Amino acid sequence: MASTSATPPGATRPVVTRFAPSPTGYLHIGGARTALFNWLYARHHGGKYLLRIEDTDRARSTEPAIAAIFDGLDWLGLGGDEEPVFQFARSARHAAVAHALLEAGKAYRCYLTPAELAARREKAQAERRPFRIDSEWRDATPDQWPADLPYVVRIKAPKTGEVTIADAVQGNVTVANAELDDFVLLRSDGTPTYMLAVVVDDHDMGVTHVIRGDDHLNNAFRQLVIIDGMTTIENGWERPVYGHVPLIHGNDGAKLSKRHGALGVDNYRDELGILSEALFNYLLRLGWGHGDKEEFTREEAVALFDIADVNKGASRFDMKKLLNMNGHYIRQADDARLAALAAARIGPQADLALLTQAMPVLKTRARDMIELADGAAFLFKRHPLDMDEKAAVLLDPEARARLAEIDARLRAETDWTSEALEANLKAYAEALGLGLGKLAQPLRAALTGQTTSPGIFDVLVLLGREESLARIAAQAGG
RNA sequence: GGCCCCAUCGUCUAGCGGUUAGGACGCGGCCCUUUCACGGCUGAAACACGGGUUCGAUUCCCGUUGGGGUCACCA
Repeated sequence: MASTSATPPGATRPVVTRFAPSPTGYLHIGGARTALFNWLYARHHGGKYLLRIEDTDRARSTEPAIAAIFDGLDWLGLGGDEEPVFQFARSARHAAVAHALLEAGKAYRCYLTPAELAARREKAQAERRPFRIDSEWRDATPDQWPADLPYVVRIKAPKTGEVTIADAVQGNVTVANAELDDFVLLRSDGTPTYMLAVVVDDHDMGVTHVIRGDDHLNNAFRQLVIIDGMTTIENGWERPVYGHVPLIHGNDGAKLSKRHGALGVDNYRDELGILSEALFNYLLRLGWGHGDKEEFTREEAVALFDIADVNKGASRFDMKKLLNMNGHYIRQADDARLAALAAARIGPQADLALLTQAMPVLKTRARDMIELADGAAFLFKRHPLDMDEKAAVLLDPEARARLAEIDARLRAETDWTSEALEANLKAYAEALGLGLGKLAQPLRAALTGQTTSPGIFDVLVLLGREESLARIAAQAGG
């Protein structure tokens, strides 16, 4: 059995994970899964799971996006264990770290202009050789610094040797230091870059396990340079354990994006009618599995999840499977809860008590809340009913004549229960020498205006004697 | 293009040297049945390729191919 202590084997500190979205848009499916894995890992080890909003891109970060992210996270039950940290608010500390690095000679002022850099980049590209920033300012002494010119602060990345990361998901990954260049820590306006901010925040928040998307794997090597640089400057700096989880791909195998019609988590709830436990389970099973088990409660997931079991390859998002799983959870869900959810979609005419009562026969017929609400709509129609096309066809003169007879028989029926109603109509069908279907379909049309619905006797009971007879009478003829 | 990563049915996955390669979604058939569903049974469907290592490779190693990610004073 897996360890559940707060300090996993090999680690020296209790587990702290974090989910750190940048609020430039909604909480997307990939982000939600990253949050889920962080949450699960922390819970499994009895550790903490933190939230950080990476809002350093002032132009693209928005309040609505922040709200949408928290909303989506809460809906999935993945809220943080502490108040969220806002990265932008911490820029002074980020800058302080950069200056410490600068003073220690582990970073330098670089006066290369964006234009110059662009020119060099272009030249390298033209000569078809890889471009690597090689700043002549790396070893400049203070007396060589031009006065009053803007500069960025760059880290002094090692030029030789190699680094290996023991990634919890990907295994050992090695990169030659020659591949790393002197990336920017502080922009020319003095603001910190993402690369600096993440490292400083993760350290300050006490993050022990950085579980994030695969697209950050290359960044990890750069971030290590900062961490390693700080270990001799400030106490308590150590490398976190990294776990880079593969991205979720769309149907075409490319990184999921708006192009695939990728939606925010709130859209899965609102527009697609997905239940949060279904999305939770689906996301869990995307890139992770545990034997033949398909269905997991939160508790089971916490107990069984291990970051090391996460697959290394990307997986594709499959709406069909999500829908199937959603249908599954709808069938398991509490009737009153489903009724409330459906009522919100149906409108003011919805009757909560009736919906709840109808739920057992309604919920086996829906894969999402839209279908559920649609399936329940007939309950609240006013007669005379609007007939859909196929239903109208069923109501030919012969059918209407029989409806009149059915109307008479049901009016005489004293026991308005499914069993009695069934016995009654079966007797009539038998007398006519017809299958029950011949009677049931026109009756269904009269009762619901549709050709599909829950069992016809359930419909009769749900609608009640008075409403049923009124609907039948409205279509009866002959 | 450089660097990094990945590779079991169409899709999500189980497998961790010896299995009739298992499950789920989707698809086909059958059963149940008043419709539509649900449910049950069942069928088709995979180890990318080539070399090694080994008594034996889906499993370990190398290469090829294919796919993906990343290469900013964005995050």
